[in-house]
Amino acid sequence: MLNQSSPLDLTFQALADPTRRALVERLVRGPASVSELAQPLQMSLPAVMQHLAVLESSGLVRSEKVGRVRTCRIDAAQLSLAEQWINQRRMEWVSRLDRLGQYLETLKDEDGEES
Amino acid sequence: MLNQSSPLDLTFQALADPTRRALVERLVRGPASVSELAQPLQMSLPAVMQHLAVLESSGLVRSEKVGRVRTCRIDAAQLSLAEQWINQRRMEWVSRLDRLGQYLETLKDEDGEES
DNA sequence: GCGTTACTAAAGCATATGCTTAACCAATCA
DNA sequence: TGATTGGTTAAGCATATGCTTTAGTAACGC
Repeated sequence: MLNQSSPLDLTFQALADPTRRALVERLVRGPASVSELAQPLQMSLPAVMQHLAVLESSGLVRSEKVGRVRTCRIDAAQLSLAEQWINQRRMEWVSRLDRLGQYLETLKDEDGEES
Repeated sequence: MLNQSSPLDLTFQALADPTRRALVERLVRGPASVSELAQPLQMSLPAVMQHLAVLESSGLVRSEKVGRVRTCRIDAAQLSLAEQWINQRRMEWVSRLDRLGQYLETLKDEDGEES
């Protein structure tokens, strides 16, 4: 719990909250200001800002302020990072099942030869 | 924070911890007992069990006890669920960029006609 | 300038999380 | 049967998280 979190920690943590996923779902359809993002959500503006801070520190969202409005947009590269980690695990799992299946086939063949 | 978390909440939350991702990385290579899983980790057995409980409540891991040994294995379907959520968002983002690109093309064409 | 808009900063609070240690139980094994 | 192995339960503790309210500040719009 010593705050030395990896990018992957921060990204999955960011995605673990429904409000933050809703923010991401909104932002993939295009950039938006803080108050635009807050408008459909049932919570105070500071709460939304704190969620945005989490998203930003994970790298999923970037933002810049022009005048008094801060415009937020997603960074798809970070989304891919999380997706890739999961995909690689699933691939390993599938390839293990394949090897297991092949092994079982050889057992069956040997069995056939024996009978 | 009222504990009414969706499967997606629980899955991303489970993946947000490096110890739990290490457990998943181990389990995609095949089933293992609790103490096998704990052995390479630098923490007490109860701590590992608590991580396994989080993984299990998210659906990423299932386990069954035979005699006195509990065998854990991953459930790849739950991995896919998380992957799909991210993938869908990335797809939306890409398709928006495509539409934006096409729009900019039409602007360029109109500009060409005007000159 | 003066009010409004858009955001920010700070504090406080309830609950959640990630560990620990100590004690315990139930299946093996000698 | 008595010791060991493999796992479990419970309690306690420090820190993190997800809000809130209150009180700002800075940029418009008139």
